[in-house]
Amino acid sequence: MSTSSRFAVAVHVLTLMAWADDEPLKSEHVAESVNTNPVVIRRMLCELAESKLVVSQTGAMGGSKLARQPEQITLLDIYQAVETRGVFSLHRHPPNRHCPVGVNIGTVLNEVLDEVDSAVERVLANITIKDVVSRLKPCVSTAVSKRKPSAKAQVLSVRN
Amino acid sequence: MSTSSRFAVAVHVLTLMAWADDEPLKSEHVAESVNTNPVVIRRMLCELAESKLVVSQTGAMGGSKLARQPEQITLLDIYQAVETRGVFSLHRHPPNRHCPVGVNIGTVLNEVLDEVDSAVERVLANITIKDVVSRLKPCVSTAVSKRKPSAKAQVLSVRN
DNA sequence: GACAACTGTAACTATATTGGTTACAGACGG
DNA sequence: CCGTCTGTAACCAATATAGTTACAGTTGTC
Repeated sequence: MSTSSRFAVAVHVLTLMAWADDEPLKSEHVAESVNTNPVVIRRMLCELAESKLVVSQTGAMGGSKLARQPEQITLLDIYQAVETRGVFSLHRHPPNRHCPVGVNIGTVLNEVLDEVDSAVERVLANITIKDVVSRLKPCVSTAVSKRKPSAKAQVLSVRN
Repeated sequence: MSTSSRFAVAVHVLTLMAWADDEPLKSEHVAESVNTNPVVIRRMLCELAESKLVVSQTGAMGGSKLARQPEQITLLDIYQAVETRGVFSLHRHPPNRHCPVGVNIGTVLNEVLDEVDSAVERVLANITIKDVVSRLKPCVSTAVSKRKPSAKAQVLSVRN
């Protein structure tokens, strides 16, 4: 298949922003959490901004934050923002039009692939960023329960 | 995402064999219908043979045919035979373990991706190669209704 | 047994997509 | 104005799939 990590990274990024609770995050800090280059993050933030999922501020003290409340952003929104193609692709080159199977297999396959895509979308539409944060917290609360710094301070003090 | 066409090609190949009705097909003829190189087909046939979906015969008058009846081969069987990874991947490099989000996002994402994979598999498990052939026939019957050569003859006389 | 027709498979190249990096123009706050 | 950010172009690296050539081995047929 050769899937990309774009969806996983995008969910990670938006989860960080939900965690930071309206405080704009710098691409450099996000990149440290994701463990990649700030430009990779900024590229993705541009796509997410085009889909109206985040808003960014240039200049000093700038950064990016969620454009809506975490409960109003579904994983389907994110999926559609960063993944261009469906789950599967058809043939690289069109099949032989002179073969009774080749000439029509594309039509049947497209129907099947649409069913698959719909199933994926139904799952993703039912999970919000708020849900992801909720499912994250049980793990985190035990991990950081000794001292109790604010969530925001945790995110902003990330270091490798 | 960067999906591959492996699944589409594999379905095409097995559909050809169901269409040919137990007559062994040569990789060269299959390649003509799929519009690719015979070696690409033979590579895929090896994978399908390992998964016990086809059987091949070397030597003169050899070829490949289905190992089971078309109604006993689901698209899930094919998917699992040719697609190694799931629909999505996690981060290329593991996230920052010192970030409260980074350290646990993988766990949550894996749960989500498992849900997605399950949904895909449920769809594919309910479609057989026989179903694909059935959905193909209405299109074909109109396309070749002038003369009525046998289905087998059609497949075996494919030319570009 | 010789031969022609096949598959199986190695080795290589081509192509495409994603991810990583450097560099820099432009926006913005103080 | 100056330091701190984003936006973006341009390039390279890494990976996966597809395509190609070549050839060893198997099998039916004469």
